Amino acid sequence: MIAILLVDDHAVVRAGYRALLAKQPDLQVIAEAADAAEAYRKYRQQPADLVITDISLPGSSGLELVARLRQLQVDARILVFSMHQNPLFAEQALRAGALGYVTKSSQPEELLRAVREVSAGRHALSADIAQAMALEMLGDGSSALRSLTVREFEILRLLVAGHSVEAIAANLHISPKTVCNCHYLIKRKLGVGSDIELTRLAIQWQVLDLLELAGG
Amino acid sequence: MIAILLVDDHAVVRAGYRALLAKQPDLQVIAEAADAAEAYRKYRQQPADLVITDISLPGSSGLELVARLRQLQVDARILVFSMHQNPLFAEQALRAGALGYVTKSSQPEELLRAVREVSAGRHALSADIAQAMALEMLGDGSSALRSLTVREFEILRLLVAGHSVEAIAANLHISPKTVCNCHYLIKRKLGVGSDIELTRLAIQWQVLDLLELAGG
DNA sequence: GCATACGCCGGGCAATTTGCCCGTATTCGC
DNA sequence: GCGAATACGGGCAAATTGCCCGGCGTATGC
Repeated sequence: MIAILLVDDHAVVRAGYRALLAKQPDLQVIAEAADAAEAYRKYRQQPADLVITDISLPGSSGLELVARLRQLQVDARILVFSMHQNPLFAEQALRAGALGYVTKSSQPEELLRAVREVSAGRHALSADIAQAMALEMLGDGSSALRSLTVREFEILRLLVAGHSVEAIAANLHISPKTVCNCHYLIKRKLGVGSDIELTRLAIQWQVLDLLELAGG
Repeated sequence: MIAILLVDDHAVVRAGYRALLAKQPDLQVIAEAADAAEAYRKYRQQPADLVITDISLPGSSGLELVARLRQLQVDARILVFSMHQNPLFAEQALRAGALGYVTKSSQPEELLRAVREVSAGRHALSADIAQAMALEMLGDGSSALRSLTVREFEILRLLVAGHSVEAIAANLHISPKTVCNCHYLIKRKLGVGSDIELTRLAIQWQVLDLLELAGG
């Protein structure tokens, strides 16, 4: 019998999990929480074998919850169940110590499979995420970013921050032409054809900054 | 007795609705659908009094579903139940003909209240969305975005999605020059000087999410 | 029914920017 | 000292942009 702690801020979604898991004889939802703090409390009251958590929670994120639980040397296996198909999220979750990552687009069977895999101590990724991560590994992805020199990275940052070529040149005390050339080299190294793609790539790679941007 | 058609692509979430709605004596879920096409079919088989739908569906979006149902002079009231707190989504949904918009962060009671309000033919917004829309009205926030015409918005979406001017022209069957002009007008209306700022603005306003759903 | 406005479409043209080449200067490891 | 890598920037043709224009079709208002 696998004891499960459910963490998700949407009550309706929790109801969905419960309805799904309740049908399985070997699974039992022993507690629920709507945020990370409540999750800690519930876990201390009654440790679970498996914690299923969303990433986006009010207050501190699900990733922090994962890291905290791991840090506390907790025995529970952790499965992240998120709506984000972005492989970077999955990577972050796994690095933080989760064993599995399943998107909400997955079929219920896929979730159940992941639940059992993870409680057995094995990794589990939903098919879409596994594929996305694999492709990311292939595509020169973040390695391309690493191919940028320090200067190029600096200029990329300033560009994406919205500064004009002239402003950057003035700021760095170099010729606008140099900035322009650098801009061109960056785009070539990263394999993008337009500033728009460049911006999206840069934002995507700096997930933290992305949240800052998106937040306000 | 209110007959309800549930539309959401996440089986687990549907299970949640069902569990919640089943407890109410005056509500009855008579059918479910995982995408817009299935929703049409189910509706034709058995018309419902109320359609509850998510916005992000595979294939054509929930917004299109709403618009289509309205266009068909269907009697059903429509309630959109989405995870997006972005007031622009709510605005689009209401413009498309939905009577209510409730976020998934809402308490179940709030959803139930909205269900009853909407089936009575009245509008219903969850508190967070109503507040967000009100604030948006005040701050000039995305009012600039609203000043874009439909065509401009479409082109903005395609641009930010990473398509080239030529590709967009081919896609829309118009001259590259028109796309270029439109691009220029968009930047002027939004008050940005570069594609980079444009992209960041669009991402911040979740333009992509907004119509990623709608189209492509 | 008419006038006005507005959105869509695209031509035109100058000015700017880009794409891509090149050479030089400086640093760093060996 | 030497090779390699990097920072810097000139040059030039080609492409793009910025900004104007007018022609249509269709709402909107009187």
